[in-house]
Amino acid sequence: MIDQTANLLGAVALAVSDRIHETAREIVSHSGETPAALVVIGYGTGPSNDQLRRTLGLSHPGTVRLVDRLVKDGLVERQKGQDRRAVALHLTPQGSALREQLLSGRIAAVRPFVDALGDDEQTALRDTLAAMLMALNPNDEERQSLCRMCDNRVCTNCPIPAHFHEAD
Amino acid sequence: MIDQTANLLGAVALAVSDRIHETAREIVSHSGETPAALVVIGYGTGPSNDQLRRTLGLSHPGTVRLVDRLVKDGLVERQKGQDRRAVALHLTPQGSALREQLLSGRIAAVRPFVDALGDDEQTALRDTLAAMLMALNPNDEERQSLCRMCDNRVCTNCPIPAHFHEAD
DNA sequence: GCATTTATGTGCACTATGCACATATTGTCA
DNA sequence: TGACAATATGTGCATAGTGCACATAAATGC
Repeated sequence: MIDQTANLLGAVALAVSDRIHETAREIVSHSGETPAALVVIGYGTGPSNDQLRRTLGLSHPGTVRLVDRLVKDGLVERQKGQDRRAVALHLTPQGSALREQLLSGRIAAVRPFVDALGDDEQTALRDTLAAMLMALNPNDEERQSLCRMCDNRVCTNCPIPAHFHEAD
Repeated sequence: MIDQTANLLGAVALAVSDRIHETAREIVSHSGETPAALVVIGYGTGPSNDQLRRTLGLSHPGTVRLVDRLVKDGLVERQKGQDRRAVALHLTPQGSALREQLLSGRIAAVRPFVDALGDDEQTALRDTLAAMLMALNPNDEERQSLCRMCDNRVCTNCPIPAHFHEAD
């Protein structure tokens, strides 16, 4: 029974991912982790190359080249970080605008799946999804990777425990 | 409320997809649509290059090269189709063995998500996932694309309406 | 102060893929 | 029946995204 449910979850995850990627592809002219990079940088914390690398799960050179592309497209600026070696990545206004489109497009791509359900079923699904995410019990790095495409305009009360609040 | 649920569904889909890809990557030494190709060819219908192309959503040359790789690795054989131009793709024993590993790995990658839930919640989730898939109401081509990673050893009663049965 | 660690950037290569084109087989229709 | 369109595959070339090995600059720790 678990495996049957797991198979269906895999199928739905594939379908949802496909649609999110298609949508992202129509908005930014790059594929791979580039859309996620725009979302992550757009959180506004001015991440370094290395932080971005960890969140996206790429190699260091891959991340540098990814940022090169975004800078070349006028979407990202390399600003000075706290260190004189570190870089702080920030979106340009155009990058910000594109990020908005990305997030809207992503939600629009997923919405039909949820829309097919009745109200009660939607509520139950939301709670179930939250339970699954909580069960992952990610550390900060895993959490940021998990949320690397999340819409912070929508996700006002993320169910995933935020370890980094404990550090405050 | 819909959007909040959609966001969570997007996050879970990303997490599940990530884990499936990681697992597949450890089993076959190729990425992209290669694992899906093994699963699809392994259904045993002897698909042509063109049918495979449609299911995987690749270009024609991309599919030819993908099959080249699989043939070179000894996982797939190009046999004669009904036409003298068409090719019928079949797995070799090694390809079949690898496909089994792929499917097992995929289920194992997804299982923890389902395992985190109680029995009733699992049942409800299964029905909800089935409802979402049914609502997609795909045609045959879309359906095969949707199920291109599905485990036919587990998915005994696929909820998606099979249009091609009507043609029988 | 000098070795180690951290952070970034570069040269080179490779994988997966697409476009334009070529070829072979099949179907169609006058 | 013969020409022309449609179908199916394969190839040359190019590109995007990424990783490995290496180089460099800045900070950190005895």
